[in-house]
Amino acid sequence: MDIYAKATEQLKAAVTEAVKKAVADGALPEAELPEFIIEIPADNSHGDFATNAAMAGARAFRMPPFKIAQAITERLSLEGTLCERFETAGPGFINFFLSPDFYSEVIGDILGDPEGYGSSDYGRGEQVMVEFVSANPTGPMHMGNARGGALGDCLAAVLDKAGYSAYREFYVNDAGNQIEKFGCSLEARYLQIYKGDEIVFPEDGYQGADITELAREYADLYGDSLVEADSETRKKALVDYALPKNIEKMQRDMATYKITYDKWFFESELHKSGAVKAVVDTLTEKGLTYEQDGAVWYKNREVLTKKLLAEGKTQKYIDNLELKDDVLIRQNGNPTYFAADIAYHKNKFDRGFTTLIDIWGADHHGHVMRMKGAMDAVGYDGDRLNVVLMQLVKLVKDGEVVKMSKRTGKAIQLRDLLEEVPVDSARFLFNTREANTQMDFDLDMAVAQDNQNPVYYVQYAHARICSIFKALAADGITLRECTAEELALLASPEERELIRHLALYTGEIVSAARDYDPTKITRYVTKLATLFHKFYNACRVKGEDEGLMQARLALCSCVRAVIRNVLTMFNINCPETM
RNA sequence: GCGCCGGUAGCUCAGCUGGAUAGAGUGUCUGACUACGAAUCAGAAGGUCGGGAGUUCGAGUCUCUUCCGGCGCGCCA
Repeated sequence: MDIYAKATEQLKAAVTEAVKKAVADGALPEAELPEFIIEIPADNSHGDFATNAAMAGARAFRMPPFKIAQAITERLSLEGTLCERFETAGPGFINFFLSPDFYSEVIGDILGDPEGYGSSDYGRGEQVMVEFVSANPTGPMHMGNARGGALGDCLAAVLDKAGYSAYREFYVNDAGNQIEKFGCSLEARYLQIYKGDEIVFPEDGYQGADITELAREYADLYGDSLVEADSETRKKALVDYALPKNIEKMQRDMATYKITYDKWFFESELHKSGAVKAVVDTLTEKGLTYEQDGAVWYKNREVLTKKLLAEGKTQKYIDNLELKDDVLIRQNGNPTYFAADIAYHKNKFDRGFTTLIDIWGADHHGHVMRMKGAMDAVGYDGDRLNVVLMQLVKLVKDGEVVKMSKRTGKAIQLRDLLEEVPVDSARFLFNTREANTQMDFDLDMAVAQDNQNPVYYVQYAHARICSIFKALAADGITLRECTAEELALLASPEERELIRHLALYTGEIVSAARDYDPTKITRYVTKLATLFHKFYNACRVKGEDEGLMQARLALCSCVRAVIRNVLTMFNINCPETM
């Protein structure tokens, strides 16, 4: 257990004990013990921990909070805790102050296992699949994919550190309607090369310049052989050429972005193996499909109504949603994306993953409930599917929003972004805003290799520490093991605050894993760098008395270890000089 | 129309299961290198937490209502 959790539990137990004693002594009336919390006050003059026990108990004990606080504190013992004293304050808070043991223990923990620090068994080894990016292979990836990539990859890393077993997967939609459209678009561009404007480009086709380029490439390689072929043959030949090209491009881009997937899963496999058809049959066997207008429909309305009622939603709420059923097999015999997606998510569960995390663009949110319901319908627990919705990224350059549009071809693509912005910078910055808030990605800042850019601020702190070690090594000084007494010399406010923040790391990882929010960790490490820089300006290492110097060196070593720990986890460089 | 996500300092955003005087960064202004890296730090200024009502010891946080922005309600994915 991490030290903060330990300290909190100790205090909770001590307070509970004191309340019980007070009741036994008659200082407090007989009543059910109130729920109370131990928290870290925003203002550290209010102590390192505080409890609201006295105020929370005001109602139950029918006494003023400060009287209750008095009854508690008169019987409170900090024996065996990491705190050394307490006081009552404000409307009835009881504030606690950490003992030096806490501080030396934190340093010992980190130096004892710098790389393992922050890890826990919170996730109990659970197999979690994180599916992210999964961009359509019909065109280049865009800014949204860049954000999804950074979020998904770093979330998976956080999950691993929190004791889960995370698996990264990219779902390649290499089948279905959009591939059909892809083919029609390529066909039109190809024919336009030979026949010019007499060929009308399909209205719903992909208008990007990349399509024209792919058609041109094919023409350059194989000439006009397809002009006289029948349309199906022509489209197939063009798609067979272009699709692998696009997929390779995506794989290259993801590699450049330092994302390594455990698996690239192809939708076409689900069709080939019969899994899509099988899942439709399963739903039919359960009486959840019907035929209408020559298509096979899924009773989404029925399934979701049941699910929502079970969740306590009112019939009126559900009626307002105007739930609709969905087509699984079109009139033309082709399965829909939805049918394939049910098969895909079922397949994930079939493979043994017990929690599924999907990172989707917020424009897919209408799909979330349906998918969860469908998982219930095929026999899994839909609530084991968690969708992280990601809001739009607006690219800002020179203070102006750069509009992105996949179709006009004027969009900033992932590849363009990575040519301009260092990978470290992109991976970090996309993790500075929570997924469900719209984000302005400031290109000028991302490109800046200076203090505008938080990733350099953090890296600078690391490099600075390395410098200290080098400067001391030049004088023949290296870090040795410190005694508890020496570590107790780290008593300035800057040192103490820095150490307390170091101690929060494990809990922060757990919190990020629990909330599927890796952005907590970039904020954590930025704060760590801030506290280090403050310490650096307030305290010297070199030239101090040997004991204090060693203690401060140990602290520096801890900070360096944790920064390195975070950056390594997020696959971001951690340079010793800059 | 219905639903989902947002609305907190000039700008970009934090604020954990309700807690003490609402915080960072950036921008503006003023300071700090003869010292381990000034890519840093210290200080100042900057707020009707979109508006209104309610719940209670206590609301940025919970409930209701309303306004603004983004998105979704396809035999698209």
